Amino acid sequence: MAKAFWYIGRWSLFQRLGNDQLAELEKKAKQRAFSKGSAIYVPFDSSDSVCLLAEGRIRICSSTPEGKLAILALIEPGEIFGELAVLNSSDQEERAEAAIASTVIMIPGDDFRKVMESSPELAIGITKLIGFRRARIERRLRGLLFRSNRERLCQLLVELAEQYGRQKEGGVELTISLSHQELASVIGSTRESVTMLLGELQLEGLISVARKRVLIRHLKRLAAIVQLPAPVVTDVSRSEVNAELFRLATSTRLKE
Amino acid sequence: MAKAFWYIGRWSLFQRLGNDQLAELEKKAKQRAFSKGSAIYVPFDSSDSVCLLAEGRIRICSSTPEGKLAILALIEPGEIFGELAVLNSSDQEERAEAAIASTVIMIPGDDFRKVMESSPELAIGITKLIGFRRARIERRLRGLLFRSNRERLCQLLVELAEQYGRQKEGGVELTISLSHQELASVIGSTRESVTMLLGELQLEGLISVARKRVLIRHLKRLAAIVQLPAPVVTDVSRSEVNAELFRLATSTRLKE
DNA sequence: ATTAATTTGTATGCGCGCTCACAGAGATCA
DNA sequence: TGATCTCTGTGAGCGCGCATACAAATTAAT
Repeated sequence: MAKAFWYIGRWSLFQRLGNDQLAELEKKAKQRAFSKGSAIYVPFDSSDSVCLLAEGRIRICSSTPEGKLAILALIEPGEIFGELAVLNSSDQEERAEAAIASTVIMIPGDDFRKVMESSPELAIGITKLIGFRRARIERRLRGLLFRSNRERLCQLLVELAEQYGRQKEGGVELTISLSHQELASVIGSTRESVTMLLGELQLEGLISVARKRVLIRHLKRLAAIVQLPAPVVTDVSRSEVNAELFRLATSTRLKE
Repeated sequence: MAKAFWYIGRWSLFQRLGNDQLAELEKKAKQRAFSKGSAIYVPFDSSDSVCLLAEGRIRICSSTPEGKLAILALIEPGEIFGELAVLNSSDQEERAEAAIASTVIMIPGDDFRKVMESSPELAIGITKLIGFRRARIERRLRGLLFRSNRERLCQLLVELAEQYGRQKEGGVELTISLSHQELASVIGSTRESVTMLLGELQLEGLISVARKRVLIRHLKRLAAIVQLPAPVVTDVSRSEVNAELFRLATSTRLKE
């Protein structure tokens, strides 16, 4: 209930704005295309723009000096990212890169702040967005502190199910395809360990794995391993709903 | 520069309010005393109050089913905590407990939100606070993902120096006393490992340890280990400044 | 269709860090 | 001052997960 509101609220932030304010934002906003692997922003970047993903997929990550990649978040179409830029406190410490070819709408921080000041709804919306993501990060932090690789992987699968899960006959299908390497980068493990663990979980009948595809057969049992409530999953994933709503909203607007 | 602003901003949030609004808040606020070890709030708690620590020390933590304690943050006098309560989205997932005997000023979320609506400064301040803490948590998450126990401990010491460090002749003294067990709970390790690592760091001349006391002899070298800039430390710690300013502010107000 | 690049599977050794167990040292309170 | 409790130091054993190495299976590119 409260959760669902959040997911929609993310992009509908902009919908609640008046037409004049929207026009103001759109005038300032710049749409840019990024090819696979290219960076949207990097650490110690002074370009303080709030970003909205129109198409593609973005990875928020930071790489260790030894060359390991830590994925902090994945952004799907219709989602906002780089929102900490509105607090001009930022040296952005992280890096955003296009996981696949993507187009991004970028709004300079100054302009965004200006509109925010005249629109309490937007201000509150941003606050909630930041707070929501903070709660999510805290959950991940807790999950990392004292958990084994296996538990971390289970927790990740449950979280992915919540966001990308689609109910099918055989179980919950993840509408996102991630390589073992990417999974490892999210939970701070290695590719080989993930391969092994996925194999084990499959043997135990908890999941089925195909190439870059995961089908969760017993979401409840998986969630129980990490003492989490099993998320509610419908026959269409949150991520898909969000993206579709976003496309509808923007296409009608762009026609005008 | 931007950092310093943040630290003050935390408590001075309330100072920027008009007298009538402050009076409104104070009428609704309730001051409560907590004995050592008692809980201010617990997971799945519906008591959505924003809390301000007047005296003592609070631990934000969550305990694993195996009984291990994970410390997510430490709160000092003059600091706000439980601020996610203002986004009534919350099931609070964490637990706040008094590390020592403490007194807390609690403001019901509804009242807080009401004042926030009529005070953009407060709203912006809270947003920045939440954002600032989110940035801090993200840094910790990065630090946990691919780092050894030793590196995690070094990172923690650097962070503690930033907040609790006081410049002395021999080095930077931490104005907070934490047991090895507590340090371990922050970095997700064990008491024994921390004991060993502190001993090693001492042998290497990086720090000096006494009972519950740490003196950092070479902050820059310590920071270099975890590729962090060495924080600026004066002869009085941020935490002390904050607490003192807070006491001044409240004492004058309470006299009226 | 062939080549190149990416993804996945598997096995071996080894080291970090956890568990368990115990002892001394320092606090705290009667 | 003695008793109890908390904090710190140290060692032995061991298992998880990493590093490394190699090969097969898919996909992408030309």
